[in-house]
Order: sequence, then C-alpha cells, then structure tokens
Amino acid sequence: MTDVKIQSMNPQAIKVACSNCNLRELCMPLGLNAEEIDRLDLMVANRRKIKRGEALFRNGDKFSSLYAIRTGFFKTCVASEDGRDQVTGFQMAGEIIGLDGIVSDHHSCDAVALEDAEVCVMPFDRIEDLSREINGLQRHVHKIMSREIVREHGVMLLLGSMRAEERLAAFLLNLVQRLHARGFSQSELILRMTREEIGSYLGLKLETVSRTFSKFVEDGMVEVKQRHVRILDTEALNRLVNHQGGECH
Amino acid sequence: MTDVKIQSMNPQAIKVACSNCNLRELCMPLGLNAEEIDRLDLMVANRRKIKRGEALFRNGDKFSSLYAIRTGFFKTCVASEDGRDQVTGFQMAGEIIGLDGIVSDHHSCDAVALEDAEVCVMPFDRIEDLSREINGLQRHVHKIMSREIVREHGVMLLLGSMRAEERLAAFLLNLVQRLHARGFSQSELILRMTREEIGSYLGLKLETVSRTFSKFVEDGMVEVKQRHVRILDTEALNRLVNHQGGECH
DNA sequence: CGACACCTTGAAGAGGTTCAAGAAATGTGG
DNA sequence: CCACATTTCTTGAACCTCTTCAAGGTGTCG
Repeated sequence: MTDVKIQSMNPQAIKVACSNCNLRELCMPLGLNAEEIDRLDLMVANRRKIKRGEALFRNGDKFSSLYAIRTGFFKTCVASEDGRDQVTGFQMAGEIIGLDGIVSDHHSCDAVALEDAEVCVMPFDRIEDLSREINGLQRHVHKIMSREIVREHGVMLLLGSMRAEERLAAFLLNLVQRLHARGFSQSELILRMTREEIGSYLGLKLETVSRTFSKFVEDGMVEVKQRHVRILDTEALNRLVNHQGGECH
Repeated sequence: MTDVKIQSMNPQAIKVACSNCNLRELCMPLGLNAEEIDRLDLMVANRRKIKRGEALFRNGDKFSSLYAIRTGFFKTCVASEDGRDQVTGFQMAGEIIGLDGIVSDHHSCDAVALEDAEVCVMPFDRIEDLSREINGLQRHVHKIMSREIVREHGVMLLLGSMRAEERLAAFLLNLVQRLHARGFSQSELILRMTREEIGSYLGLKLETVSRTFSKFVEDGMVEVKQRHVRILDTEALNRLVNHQGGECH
C-alpha cells in the first residue's frame, strides 16, 4: 500500500484560500466584508486527498475537524453493533461532512470516498474561534447544521412512508438537482455508488433497486446503462414522488 | 452565593431562571462559572404553556426561537406536499426543539404537544449573542445540533434496516432509557402517543404496531394495557435489536 | 351515558426479500 | 494487451413480512 499522505501535507505547494475558491458560494457564508473573507482563509488548515475506497474518517475516530469537499464524492454510513449497515447520505463538492463528531468528540459514522476526492480540513476549534468574531460565519455554521437536520427529516419521510419506486425517483431527482446546482446536466448523471449502496440508503435490497431501475426504463422515464443514467421524463418522476401512486386530484 | 430567586405567584412575574432549573443538567452546558450561569438566564425570554393537541409551531411558521421543554411531551412531524406524514421524533423534558427552523428562517415541521406542556422560549438571536461570549454555551449549542444529527442517523438505521419487532423493541428501550434518565422507572412507562403515531415514527402501520405489542406480550417480554407498558425482559428486547433475529456468530 | 377516538384481531393480498443463476463490467497480473 | 478473477448488475421464482380492509371491542371525555 503506497503512502500518499505525504504529498497532501506539503503546505507551500497548495494555496489554500476560500477567498479564491470557486465553491465559495456553496460552502461559505455570503455577505461578508473583504476583511472577514480574508480571515476565513484561516479556517482551512490544509487540504487532504482521499483515494476512492478510502475513509476520510471512521466511526470511533477522534473528532477534530469538519471537512468541506472540494472534489469527489462521499458516502457516510453508520453501523449497528450487530453489523447492520446504513448509508446515511451521499455528499458532493461544496458540502460539509463531519458534523456527527461534535457531540461526543468522536465520529459516529464512516465517511468513505466513492471516487478520488479532496477536502479542505477545517479544525473545529478554529471554526468556533472565528465564528465568535464573525457573525456571518456563526450563523452559517448554525445553518449548515440545521440544513443537515432538515435533510435527514426528508430521508425519514422517504424511509418511513414511500414505496420502492417513489424512493428511487426521489433519490434520482435529488441527486440530479444537486448536480445541476454545480453546473452539471439536469438530465444526465453518473452514479458514483453501487446498487447496494443506493439500496442501503433507500432501505431497499440491491435487487429491488435494480428491478426498479428496469421498471423506470420500461416505462420510458429513464435510460440506464450501468451507472450512467439519463432522465427522460422528470415530470413523471416528480409525479411518482408527490402523488403517492396516483390518487386523483 | 444565594442563587434562590424570588418567585411571585403571578404568572406574568415569574422570574425565569435557568440557574435554578432542575433540568439544567439536561439542557444547559456544564462547567460554567457563576457569572456565566447568571447570564444564561437572559437567554430565556419567557415561558409558554401548550395544551395537549396544540402546536408549539407549525411547518411554515417564522422561526425565531428554540424551545427547551420544561414539562410535557411533544411529537415533531414533517409532511410532504401530497399529505404524507412522518413523525420525526418524540421529545420530553430537558430536550430542545426548533432546530429545523434555523436554516430557512421558517420551521419545516410541526411540533405538537401530546400532553399539556410548558417550554422555555429562547430567542435564537439571543442564543447567538450569548454564545459568542460564553464559549461553553457556544460549544453546547453545537453539541445539541450534532446530537440531533446523530439521533437521526439512528432513526435512519432503524427505518432502513430493521424489521417491525426490532423497530418497536428499539423504540421502547429508547423511550424507557430517556425516562429513566429523568428519574422515572426503568421498566414501566406510559405512552403519550397513539399507535398510529408510533407507527408513523417507526415506518409501520398502526395495526402492525398493535400486533407487535401483542406478540411481545405473548412472548412474556412486556405487559401492555393500552398505553401503560411494563417491560418484563429488557434483555430479550435488547437481543431483538442487536442480534438481528439471531445469527449464531 | 352516549359519541368518538383508539385499539385489537382476522383474513386476504401486495410489495419487497431471498435465493439462485448468469451476464456484464472492472481490475489484476502475467 | 489479453486472460482470469472479482465485483457488480440483472432477472426469475418462491416466499415472507407487512399492509389493507373489515369488524368488533375498549376506553375516554364532554
């Protein structure tokens, strides 16, 4: 196993600067003045590269930092004592991971890269220091955590009340919408995760995910070639999600 | 150090004081000095009583405050456009609700009292002001939000990977454990919610909840008389949750 | 005391899982 | 670059869990 950690520790090679980052609108607060924006750069200690399949952190690891994803794609998953596994989310560029670790000073889930990735490491005590001085940052941190809580409410709704087709439709629409917000296509996407990981996230078995994809293809709503998905009828998927199977009016 | 505050009988004049509150260990940070503890009292604007069945806030309401539950019992639930409903949690004394509202300045779920309740109203901008000055409070706020995120991970695991019996067992154990932490019995509890609300929370229909209760009774694990539940065999419930139906390792 | 909400139980049915087999893609080492 | 091993994906058939529909019982509150 080759050790790739060294290269990411080389400080002068990398100009860490939120103020330049093209993801700033996604992960940083708006409405700061120039001086505050400059100070934000202090928040990022360094960057770290994670190869596909590797973990950014694991359940039990000491918590020290939040991570802003620069490139790549992650899944987070929790496990119960008896080995049950649940994917709790998929994260992409501009999103923040690590919030789970704050409460107990240790992470309670795994964050695994589904493709080669790079993150900004933001030591949490620096975040706390800075956010005491920059109100906009304080508010931003609170919003990020609240957003995650609300997102999870949505997942609970999905897991608690939707059927397989509705879950997969909601999943695809959510993914493509987030990708679109990052400049990708509205209708085409490449799944970074396996059917099993999708299934875990949606509370379904991988066979059910596969079958449901096949059904969507039959119905002409999407094209699927392995992990390449093209959405042909966004409206139909929306109807699936919002009109629980078709009550009239 | 006389920390006894005068309380008039006039409800308008009740001096709100976290420093006296017997729930302080549950909802307030530890390790503050005397001056900081005094300042915490500023956080609570007033108290508010909510009758059983009434909402503390509803989806769409303007967000302004977090609420610390003093007495009573709440459920929070989200609804999708098409009227699907999902209970996202049950909250009891010492717990904080309202975090969902921070991100968008509006609440995205309903908080409904399941029995007559009283809450401390903590305007969020005061919380932010104070937590810029009291590091312990800042950290505490972060922990509360992180705890909620981690709690929801647990619910996702439950909804995504457990079967009906496992879900109900986990639910009962969680409830009784939280009640025990508040000085109630380890083995006896009164359910404040209907079978339907339990079902919504657990992603099951009310009939399934009822049948599963009956099965637990048959198996001698619990006694159930309507909403009064006595746990006879905690270990058996624990095994149900942790050994997914009995793999023999 | 009567109306209403809540709970229990049965029987039939649907949706998803499990088990199994094979196909397609991906990665690896020679 | 190819052959082989491995992982991932698809599809079928049988099965099982939970849901749905229905009816009756129990508790509660004005």
